[in-house]
Amino acid sequence: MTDFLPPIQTTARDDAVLKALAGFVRQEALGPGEKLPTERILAERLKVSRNTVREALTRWEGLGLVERRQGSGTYLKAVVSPDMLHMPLTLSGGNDFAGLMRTLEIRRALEAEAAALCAIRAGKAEIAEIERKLDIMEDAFKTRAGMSSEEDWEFHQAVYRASGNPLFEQIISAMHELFHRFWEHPLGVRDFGHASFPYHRTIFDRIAAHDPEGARAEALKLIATVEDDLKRGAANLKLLDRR
Amino acid sequence: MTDFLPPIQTTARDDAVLKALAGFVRQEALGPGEKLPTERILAERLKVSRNTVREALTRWEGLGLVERRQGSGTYLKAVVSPDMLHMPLTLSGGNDFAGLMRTLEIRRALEAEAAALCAIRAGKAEIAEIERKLDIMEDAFKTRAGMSSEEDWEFHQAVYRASGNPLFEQIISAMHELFHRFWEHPLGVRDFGHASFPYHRTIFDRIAAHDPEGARAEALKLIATVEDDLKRGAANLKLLDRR
DNA sequence: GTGCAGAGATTGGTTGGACCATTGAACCAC
DNA sequence: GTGGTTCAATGGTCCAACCAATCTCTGCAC
Repeated sequence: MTDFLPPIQTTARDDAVLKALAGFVRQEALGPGEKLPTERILAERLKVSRNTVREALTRWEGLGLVERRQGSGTYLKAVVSPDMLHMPLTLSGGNDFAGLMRTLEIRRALEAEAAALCAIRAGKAEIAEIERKLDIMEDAFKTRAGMSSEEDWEFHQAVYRASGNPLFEQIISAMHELFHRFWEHPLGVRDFGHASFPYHRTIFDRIAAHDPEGARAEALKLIATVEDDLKRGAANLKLLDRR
Repeated sequence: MTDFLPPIQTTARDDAVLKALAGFVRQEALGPGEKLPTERILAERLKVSRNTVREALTRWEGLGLVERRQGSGTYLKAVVSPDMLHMPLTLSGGNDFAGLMRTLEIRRALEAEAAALCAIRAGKAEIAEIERKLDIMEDAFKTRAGMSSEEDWEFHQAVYRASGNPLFEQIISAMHELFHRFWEHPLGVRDFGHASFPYHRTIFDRIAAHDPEGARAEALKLIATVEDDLKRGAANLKLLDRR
């Protein structure tokens, strides 16, 4: 019943182009930031129309693998390999308060798990790297009176990387991007993120001590402060709406 | 420093087309399975080239929002709204054992959180629906001697839906799809999933009792059995490789 | 009337060629 | 050096045509 024959693919020019391109990138060992051949050259080499090449590249662009700059060229944005799997997610209505809270629920689950895994798996090098980011962040926090969102984010990314599972970084990064696209200065809360500051070091301490459940608990506390900030911000907005 | 000027957007034909199309879908109240206007008609109405329309539709196709059938037409595959946000994830090398384990780590985090939230938020109607799916699954399990993966999945989906956060279903569904695309009969383990069977009811019991931490604990046990099956399957594969 | 084969229309897929808009580098005047 | 100019390269858009799969409708055989 379920073992139906997959439909034969009589035409799949786009996919063939992408497959060839992925192979090319692999062979040439191209990394992020490097330039791909021009559309015209690709079309000529692959013996397909430039239009077909463009549709294929449009797919990759939509997946965030590639960036096209008119007048300049097409550049890799991420590592690509022939055995990639794609998982496009679309969330409708994410740009309101409820949507933000929903992304935070996901982040809470993943952040806690990543911290726990990190405490289990991080080696000396990874722990040193995390501590470095933490120091930078704390410096920035003191110097710039609390404005350290960039350094804050780098700390978290270091944790995700040390979890040994790149999916954590990918998923949370995507949400982080959404978060910031619509809420540059989140909800008018000036000291947004202040409350979460101390938990960065407590998380690090638990990771360094290889204490997964401790790390998980501290991560949950951190997310709780962010949720709190968000709710306060939402309250602010409601006040503004009433004026 | 951080408040740099964002680059102005001088041209964005594709996006404009997609925006217009999203508006059209909304106005016409089109749902999944329904047919969109022809590419030629869209090109004419929007006063753009058919080529531009195609690039825009290629984007949507890559995002899984739309399906194009040659000779037939273009059909909606999911609900689209003008305020969608896209989050394409790409995992390289996901079709091996390590890749599967990585997706399971994500699923463990999300499954536990979803079960906990479900225990908090599920109303009577949601609980009844989950129990219905559970009964169906248990019936199928007994009748077909353990083959109940489809009904199993529906049970989990009901839990995700009752969590009040559609992101859980979206993310886990995407992973579930990857899981099954490459492992129709996972790793040759015949009774794959048998061990997880009893935990479905224990999860339901904790949800029905509005016991979030209990539900979380049972969900974790369930995922643990799946990981176990996977490891056993990997061991099988290694034996096969050695022959 | 029923059922089916086949012609024709419809629709997405592909091609080739043309032109526009932006970019970046080479060049030049000051 | 600085600042403009020119010019070739490159992605973005457009057009017109044809191919390939699909759908629809007609008309014939029964």
